[in-house]
Amino acid sequence: MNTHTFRNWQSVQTEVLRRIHAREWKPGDLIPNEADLALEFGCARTTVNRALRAVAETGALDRRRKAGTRVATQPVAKATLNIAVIRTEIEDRGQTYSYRLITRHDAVPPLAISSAMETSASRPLLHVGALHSADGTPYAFEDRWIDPNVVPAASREGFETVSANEWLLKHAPYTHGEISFAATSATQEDAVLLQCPEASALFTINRVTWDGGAAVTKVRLLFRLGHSMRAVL
Amino acid sequence: MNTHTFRNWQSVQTEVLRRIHAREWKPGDLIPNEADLALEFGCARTTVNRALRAVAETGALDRRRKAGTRVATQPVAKATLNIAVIRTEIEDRGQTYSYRLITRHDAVPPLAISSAMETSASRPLLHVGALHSADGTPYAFEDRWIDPNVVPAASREGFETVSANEWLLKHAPYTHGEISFAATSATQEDAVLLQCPEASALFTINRVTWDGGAAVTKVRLLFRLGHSMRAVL
DNA sequence: AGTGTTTTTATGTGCATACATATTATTTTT
DNA sequence: AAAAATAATATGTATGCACATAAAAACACT
Repeated sequence: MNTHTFRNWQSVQTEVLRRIHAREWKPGDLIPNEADLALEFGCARTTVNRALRAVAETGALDRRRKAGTRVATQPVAKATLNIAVIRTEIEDRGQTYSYRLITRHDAVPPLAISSAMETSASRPLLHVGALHSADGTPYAFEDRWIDPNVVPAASREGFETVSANEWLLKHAPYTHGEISFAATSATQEDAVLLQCPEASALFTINRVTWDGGAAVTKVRLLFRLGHSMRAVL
Repeated sequence: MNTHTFRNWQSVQTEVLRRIHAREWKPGDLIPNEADLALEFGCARTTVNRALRAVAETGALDRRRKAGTRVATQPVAKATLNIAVIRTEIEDRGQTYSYRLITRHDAVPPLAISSAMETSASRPLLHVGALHSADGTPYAFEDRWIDPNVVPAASREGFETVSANEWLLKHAPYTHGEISFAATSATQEDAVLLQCPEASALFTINRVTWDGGAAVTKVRLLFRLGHSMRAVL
């Protein structure tokens, strides 16, 4: 019998994870309710609740009102990716960051862009292309469309010294967004910019950010050959 | 003056996000302390704490004891990826899942594998190769190494009908792991298996999972051309 | 049997209070 | 002036209690 009491929610969490891990509570099992666990652990129900909520957030437990708490059968691994500004991403690795604006002009976007941003197909948007380098080597190419109606200040910004990647974070707040990761083949143009062989496999991020109902910007980031994103589980 | 009171932590969270978004609290600003906010919002400090903790988890606020809470200067976007079992990933999209074991044998792994798994360079591990398909079309190739010392049951499992991807989740718990995403070029072998042109850009996941101090398994997943992972911000 | 209503129950949350803890600011001591 | 001890303060968390809410289970009624 366990005479030890669990005073804080972290220790309760540890014990819960241990039981799941040790298969004392098997996948699919209904675990005791909060009140019972509180009694067993010698702490308040609030404390058990805090611990179970934390474990549920990691995906190891499924909780539903009245139905109770059960061990997840398909423990979906959740990886949290931190997507930083490219400059800090490079600088944090101790490399020297440099930036070069390639193109900046107003243009009617391709249909794929205007439909993703839900803008009129005929209205021009601000198009910015720029290269981010680490220690002088091309690191990522940024291909971005900005809606000047949503971010009027962007029309007055040249993006010659500060990247849109960074400028927007400071000047254009967003409420939500979507991001997707894929592998794409380098076009001839991409290859020249990133100084890599044509048809190289490039890690690609596509992101659209929204401010309420209007799209702020859509960006496609092409990373140099060999780039990878890491996360812990 | 705001006469409205905020009864629950979600509404407090919404208001806090609104203020950050509306630049009433600018990046870097120190925001009022919990007690003052509780007074202003007409709720308990506990409620404000819950809301601020939630916002801090998204990265929009930085909190430190005694130092107070301030608006993050570099709001690092955090995207949470749900990495499910491949079978459910396919079935959730309404497609038919099929699985085919390609190879399964014990072998001394390449140095890259044994060093990543921190196993002896000369000790054989279980090597499994398998193909996951959606509606009969190749979807992902799984190239996996399993340490039989850590998962003895794996040696007795044929992986002919159930993938290691799925079997391990059920039979081999892990405490933590690392995952990385990259783009790789399809080798001739990859191209044959995934029925794609050679040198295609393939989305790749590398994952190592640990049970305490010992590596359970290391897997490389090659996804078919065009595959992408999505997340919301 | 089928349908709608009520009860029951486990989780979800709010609150007042108390104390813990990290960190800064201040004071005292060397 | 530098170092060490001390106080002050904002967040972090534990607790008992109350009530809210979702959903299952039981029940009533047709």
